[in-house]
Amino acid sequence: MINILIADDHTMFVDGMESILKTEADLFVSGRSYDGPSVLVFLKSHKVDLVLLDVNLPGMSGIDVCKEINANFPDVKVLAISMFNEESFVSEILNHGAKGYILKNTGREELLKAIRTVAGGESYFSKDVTETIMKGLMNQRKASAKSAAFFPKLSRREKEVLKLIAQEFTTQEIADNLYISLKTVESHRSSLLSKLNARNSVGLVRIAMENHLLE
Amino acid sequence: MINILIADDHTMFVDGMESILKTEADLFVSGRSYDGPSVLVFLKSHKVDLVLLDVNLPGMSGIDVCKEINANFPDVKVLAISMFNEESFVSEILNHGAKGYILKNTGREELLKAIRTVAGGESYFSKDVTETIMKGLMNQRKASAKSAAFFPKLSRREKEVLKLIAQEFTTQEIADNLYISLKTVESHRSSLLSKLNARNSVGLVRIAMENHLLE
DNA sequence: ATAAAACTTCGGGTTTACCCCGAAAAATAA
DNA sequence: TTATTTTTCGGGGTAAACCCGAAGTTTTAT
Repeated sequence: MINILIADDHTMFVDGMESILKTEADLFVSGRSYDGPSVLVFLKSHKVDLVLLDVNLPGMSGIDVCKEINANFPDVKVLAISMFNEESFVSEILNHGAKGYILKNTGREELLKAIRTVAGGESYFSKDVTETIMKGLMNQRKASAKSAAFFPKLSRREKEVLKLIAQEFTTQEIADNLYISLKTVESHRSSLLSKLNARNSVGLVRIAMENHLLE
Repeated sequence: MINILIADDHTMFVDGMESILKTEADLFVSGRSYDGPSVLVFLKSHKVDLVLLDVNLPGMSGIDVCKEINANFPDVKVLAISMFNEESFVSEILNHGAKGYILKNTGREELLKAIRTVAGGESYFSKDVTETIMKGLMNQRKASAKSAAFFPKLSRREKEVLKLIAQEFTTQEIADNLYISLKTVESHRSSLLSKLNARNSVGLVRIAMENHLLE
């Protein structure tokens, strides 16, 4: 018997999925959650084998929920479900402990197969998702072979200044924020322009975003 | 007996909805479509009272499908279903003949009520949707500023200028490239700053990248 | 058809970013 | 310890970005 918690804010969707699972003898829907925090609350007091987790939950993102589940309930498997076959979504939630990822346009049979596979300890990805991951890996290698080797390392201060530039602060505002002189900030920006081979702040931010240097 | 056609590309969702409707004696699911054109094909050869139409269909948008249904099969009622409570979606599809609009986070009972109401010739909107419409009607002016803050539509010239800004070109270089005055480019940038609610070009590029507005 | 809104096009004037120069104390690496 | 990088700051200047306003055109709505 596999105890399942469905975490999705779309009631109609949850209703439908539950009526699919109800016909299976080895599957039992032990609860439903409509937001992130209540998932964690539910897990504290119920025995759950697998969480069907919507990636796009209100209040708390599915990624954060997944992270929390893995930290506090390592035995609970997570099967991520999403509307979107987005590379960023897929790779991010997989890096936070999800064992499978399927799309909402997945058919009944594949859904059941995915649930049983993940509950059994293995991973499951639908065909489309696999393709997306492959593309992501290819691009990653291409990007790392291309830029990571040539990417200069930035000092602590430079990173601080860069982040503030990306947040649209003026030089004076950055100076005030870091308690340093306007001229010092300009010096850091100048170093950044040189290191990142950019012509202006726009280039700095573009390069920073392309290399996930912010956040 | 109400004959229903479900038009949604999310198989799992359709499966679920069908199993909900199957339990009702007066409702009969006479078909399912996974894209816009097949809806129209199906209607030619089957008697359908109501179409449960996903607004976001692949290939042909739900709005266009709705328009075609009303033109060719005026007796067929349309109940629009969507993930998003977006004012633009709601008002647009209602202006093209849909008799009701509900969200995918609607519960089982409300779904059944909506189907029977629309099939009976009346209109039905879920509570959230009604609020959205009211807000839209109340602030007709602020509606543009509101949706503009979320996802503003940029003019052809503005997009051109934005792309060149993101490529680190100076205003003069952009002017030369587009064969317009430096002052005109600055005017476009100013419009962009206002529309995207940014303080400077760095913000423009950050927002553009976050929304995949470039390339 | 006519009014309203948006788009494209500019100019004048102010603020900010960027550049080149130089330099010294502090932290880090060799 | 010595050498290198980092962090700090200034003076002075140019080019670019940004703000305020405005007119003609096009598009949209009534």
